[in-house]
Amino acid sequence: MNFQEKIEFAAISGIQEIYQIKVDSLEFQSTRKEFDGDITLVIFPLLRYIKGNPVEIGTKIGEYLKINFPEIIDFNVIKGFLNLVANPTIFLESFQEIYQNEHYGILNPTTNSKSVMVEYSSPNTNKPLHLGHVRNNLLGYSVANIIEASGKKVIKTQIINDRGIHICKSMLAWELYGNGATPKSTGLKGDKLVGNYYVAFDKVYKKEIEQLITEGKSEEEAKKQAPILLKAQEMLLKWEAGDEHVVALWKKMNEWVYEGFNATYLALGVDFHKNYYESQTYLLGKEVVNEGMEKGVFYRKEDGSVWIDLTDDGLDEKIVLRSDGTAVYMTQDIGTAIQRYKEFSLESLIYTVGNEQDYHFKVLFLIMKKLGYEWADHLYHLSYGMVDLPSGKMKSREGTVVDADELIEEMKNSAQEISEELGKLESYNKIEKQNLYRIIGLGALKYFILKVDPKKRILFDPKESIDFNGNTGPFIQYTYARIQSILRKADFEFSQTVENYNLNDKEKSLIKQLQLYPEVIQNAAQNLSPALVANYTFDLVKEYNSFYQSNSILNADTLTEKQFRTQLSYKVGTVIKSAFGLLGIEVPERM
RNA sequence: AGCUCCAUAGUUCAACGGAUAGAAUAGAAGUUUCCUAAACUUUAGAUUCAGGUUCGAUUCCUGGUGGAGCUACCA
Repeated sequence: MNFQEKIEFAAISGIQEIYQIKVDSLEFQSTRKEFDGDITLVIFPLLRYIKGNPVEIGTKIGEYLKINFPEIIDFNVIKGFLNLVANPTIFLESFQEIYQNEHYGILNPTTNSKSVMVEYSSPNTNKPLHLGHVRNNLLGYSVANIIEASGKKVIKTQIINDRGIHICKSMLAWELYGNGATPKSTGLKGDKLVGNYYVAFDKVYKKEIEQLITEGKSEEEAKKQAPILLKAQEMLLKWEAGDEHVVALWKKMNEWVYEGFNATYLALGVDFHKNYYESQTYLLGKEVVNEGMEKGVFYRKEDGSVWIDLTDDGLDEKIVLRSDGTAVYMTQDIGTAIQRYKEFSLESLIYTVGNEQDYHFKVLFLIMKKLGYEWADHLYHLSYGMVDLPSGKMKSREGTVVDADELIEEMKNSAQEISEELGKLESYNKIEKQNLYRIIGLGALKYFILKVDPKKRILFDPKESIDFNGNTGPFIQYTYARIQSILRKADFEFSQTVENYNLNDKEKSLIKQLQLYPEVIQNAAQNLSPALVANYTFDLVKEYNSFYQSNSILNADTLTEKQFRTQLSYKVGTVIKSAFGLLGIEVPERM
């Protein structure tokens, strides 16, 4: 039991003894800094069980606890808030427990437990990854880490959208205008090369539309009749028919893209246990639709297309099979979900996909439920906000995107500039320096994105560079580096248990902050929110820096002080490292 | 048009229905013979509007305003 649980337990016992009532939940909060005390009991909710004046009740409880429970040495009541002052010894005990736990805050999965599958990234293979994908990847990867740390088995996966009209557009433009260009011949990253032809396609397409409009067609007609689009559609049909030439081209260009993606994933530090490919899953789900029709979940319209009517659930009608019998996005997602539950023993399945698809997933989950899959209740859409530019939405076709690779490079360069200006790295060789710039640059980028609640949209202004001071990744990394510096210099044994130590306020606050870590992880796992971990770490570091500023550690007066403060620093360091690990951010030994 | 989401200091972010709404940055003023000043300390500055529920509302409900997204036989 940590100190908080001890106090809460005492308070609950006390109230039951005084009033002879059973209270299952009380409202506690940590006492605000401006008041005396460690834990605060809010009296108001108790008024439901106990009639009377909140202040009188609070005082009565406080007096009883002070007399009967050694954990509580004092109290005060302000309005309806009972502030309890804890016995200092339980802080020290609490810290000893934390200090000795090597994997503090991290739980191991119970054997034979089911897995949580986290899907993220899931790119189209016709263009490079941009900042929006970066947010997706960082979120998915971090949420997977956090869920794992909360004591679950995790399977990371992505479904690669490797087929469809989009890739045909790139393929067609490459055939028409590529002159046989390859990543090797151009020196371009494969995904960049393929992306260029996607843009090239769009340029021609737009021109053709304009031309058709001047010839008197409506915009809608023009969009459907542009020759280059018709060719792309023809190519898709050939692909579906297994045309040798088209399939070979498709394979070749996809390979280029995969190489490019893998380089970006490596740079970002994300990975997957299993990849699914849409080309292998797009036919899934059709049989399920037929079964569903027998059950009366779906119905067929006159033209042969199959629909589900969700108007009773406040939604629309949704198509699940085209009139020509082919599958749509929804059909495929139905099939893939079933396949995943067949393949793995899953406790839940989390889709990391932008909030523009909120509706799609609402419908998907509802369909699964209507089809009678009992696991439909354990499907979650980790819906995150768009990353917008000041000019609006990022659009690959129009070139208004922040490219992932370029952004990562820029971040490293900024880190280098700042580091060189500060000039603290004489002892590092070139390779060590480059690695450090990478750690810091990526740390700044990842923290910038992950500290924001996933649900909220992020406004990214390319003209304003991402900060390295204040509430940032490098700020936290810097604190870690300072702690490591202290540990390197500590020339005494500090690992033995310190007893009879008189904690000062800063030390006490730090212990309180450390103590929160396990519940922060559980909370973040529950809410699928790395932001909670990021904000916690920032608070911890702020607390530590304040402590560091006003307390000598290695130059403290007594050996006991030195030992305790070094232990405290060490543990803060390990928690920083652990928490940042959950965010996928590395920490440097010096900076 | 309908549906969904969002609105907090100049800016970027916090706040299980709880105390005087916290940080960071930009602004003002300080701290380095002492463990790394990418740090610390002090200071000024905000809940879109109108109602309602509640002992108590940034948080829940209704309405208005402003912004984003979705409403494809695309994925």
